[in-house]
Amino acid sequence: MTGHKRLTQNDIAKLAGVSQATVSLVLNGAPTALARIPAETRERVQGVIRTTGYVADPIARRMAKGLNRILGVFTYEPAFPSAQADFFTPFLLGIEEEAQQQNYDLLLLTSAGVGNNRKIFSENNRLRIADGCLVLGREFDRKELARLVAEDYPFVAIGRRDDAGGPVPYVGGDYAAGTRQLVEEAVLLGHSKLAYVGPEGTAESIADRWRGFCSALGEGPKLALHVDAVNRPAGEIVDGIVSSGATAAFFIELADAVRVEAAARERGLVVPQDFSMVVLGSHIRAGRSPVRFTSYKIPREEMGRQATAMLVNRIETGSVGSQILLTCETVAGETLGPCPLYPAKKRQSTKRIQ
Amino acid sequence: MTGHKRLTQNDIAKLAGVSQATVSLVLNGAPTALARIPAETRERVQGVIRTTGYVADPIARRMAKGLNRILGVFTYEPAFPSAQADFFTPFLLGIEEEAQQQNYDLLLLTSAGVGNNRKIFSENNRLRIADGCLVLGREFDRKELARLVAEDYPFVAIGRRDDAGGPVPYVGGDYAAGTRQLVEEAVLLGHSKLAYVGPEGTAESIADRWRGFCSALGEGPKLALHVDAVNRPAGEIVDGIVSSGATAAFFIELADAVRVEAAARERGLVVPQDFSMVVLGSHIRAGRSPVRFTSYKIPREEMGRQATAMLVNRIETGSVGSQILLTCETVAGETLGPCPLYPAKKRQSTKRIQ
DNA sequence: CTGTCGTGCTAATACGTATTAGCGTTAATA
DNA sequence: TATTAACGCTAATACGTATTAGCACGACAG
Repeated sequence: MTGHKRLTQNDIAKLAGVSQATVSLVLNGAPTALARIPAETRERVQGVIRTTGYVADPIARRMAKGLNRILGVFTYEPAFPSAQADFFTPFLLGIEEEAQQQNYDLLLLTSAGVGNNRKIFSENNRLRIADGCLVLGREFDRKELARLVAEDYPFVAIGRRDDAGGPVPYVGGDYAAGTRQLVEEAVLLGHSKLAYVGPEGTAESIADRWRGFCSALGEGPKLALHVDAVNRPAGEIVDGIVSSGATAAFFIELADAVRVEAAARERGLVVPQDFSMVVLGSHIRAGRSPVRFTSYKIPREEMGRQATAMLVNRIETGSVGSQILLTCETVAGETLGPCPLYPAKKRQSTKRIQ
Repeated sequence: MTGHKRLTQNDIAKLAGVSQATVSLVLNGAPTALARIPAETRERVQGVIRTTGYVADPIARRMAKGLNRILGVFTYEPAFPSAQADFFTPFLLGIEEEAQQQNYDLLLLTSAGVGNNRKIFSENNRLRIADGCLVLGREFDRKELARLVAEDYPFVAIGRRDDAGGPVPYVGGDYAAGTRQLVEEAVLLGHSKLAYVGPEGTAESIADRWRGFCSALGEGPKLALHVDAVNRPAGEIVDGIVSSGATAAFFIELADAVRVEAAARERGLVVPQDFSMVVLGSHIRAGRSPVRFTSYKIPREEMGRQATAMLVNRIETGSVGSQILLTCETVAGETLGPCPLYPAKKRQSTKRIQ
């Protein structure tokens, strides 16, 4: 019982001495229809609207038109808790920017689900309140995705997604190419025995990095070590790298890289003089670590912007959406250096001098 | 032309061999009404619902019921651009958390306005799509606020607000008390000549700090210097503090404090040995500065949470809302020390030794 | 004078759900 | 057997807007 009585077109109509239909036409009639309403009447109606401050109820509007200029944003994890915030915020920045430009509002689908177990298709599916939906999160529920595809619901995923009973429209980062690029740079610097530190996850983002890594391996360099850093003490990983003979280590998680670098330093090892480190992706919190890791930049804002644009396009033109991968540019950093064994002599001497 | 044909209660009804009304009743009929539908029928209907995956259209629902479990979030500035992100994110975290708990979704009103000139009451006022609205931003449009109050629209402001043709429901931080507390601590440490560095703005948040500052002045300590730091070179401010004889400077903006501290160090001055510095409020980016300033903590998340709870309460019970100020606890920091003149001798010697 | 066309508007309906009043049938009661 | 009560459901309507079809009226042509 909110108590505030809404003004309706009927009220306006009575005040202006016309019918509800006329009010509606004055507000958003097609030019052809508007032409049939004389300026005098139009002005009278608009005068009443102005003085009363009437605005159409978007809900009723949506009922009638089917669209309401609202974009849903579904995240599989809460968007703002600080742990996630740094992950989601850049996306949201891009999304908000583009949405504002296109004059859409954003509906954050937060209540859909219980605790960590969020569902798009929950009991009270609010998805339909929006004209379409952006879906983001590290890992998607394949079934839900498949259902969205099957229903032909207008949505766009942020981040590459495998087909789910049909192609999934997305805007993602080209992690495979980014990763490959970094591996190639390492190879150019003489590295031939590499380490890969990261989980085996089924998520596309993880798989893409691994794929990019492998594709760069080709005939030349070899994978000397492959560890899943989860629950592995950093020291152990350092030992693994050293004993495997790997001279460059690639990390999925910045956090692991930070731990490993610290452990290496504790053992008197210097990066990149003793071995190189590369982080596969940009991480906001990077600023917190004193070390500027070599990595690539994930264009999160741009992903948000383009995904939003694609979604709006889907909604307004009925297009089916497409698959877009944005390139992730290399961030030089200071943890990727020449292979300490290959053109080694000079290096080692300078190292001693320093 | 999105093309995907929605399932409606009518479809379900036909499939289950009942009427649309029955479907609706099965879904959300009052217990008394439900009692009149035999279990067999109910199960048949729910079976169809399950196999088809039908979910009610929230828009139509809202049409019929008047409420849609959506909370609007209106920000006077875009919420995510990095400059603002650190300001808004904590609020949004609290809001999202509470909204999720109460099973409401959030509608970010981003499109309401052009560029920086956002308006709640724009041409296509989307506000009404939500059951109620949270309003946040550093500075509010008084007229719009007054209109919200006058219309009895269910909203809650985040941050204290002056009356606007009636009391404004809000959850704010008690900046006045927080500021007063810090001034008193400074006085206990012997400071008697204070500097106040910050704008004179009309915004409540600014005014409250100034009020708290003044209230602590009372008979004892005196305001030796009052500068608006905007467009003032930091060095000039340092000079002002020194020449005014002030021994403790209070800053509205962290950014100013950072600049001033740097300028002071350049001149060979040490904080807090030579003069103390206090920042009136917590600032996320504080982590970026190497100096841990003495200040107080603004409980932004809690403000978001409580404001959301109050709003939900307003919506669901029709209550009128209230005014809540949350205490801002002091953050010790390392920039507030004893007055260098009062118990001075010892201090100065230690300073020379270092 | 009849027919056609243009003008200025309105009636009617659709959108999908919630909800109330009430209908037809059967079972229980007097 | 007649009356009532309970049961199991449905018809009808409201919500506020957009939109189409078309009415009534006057002007103008033939």
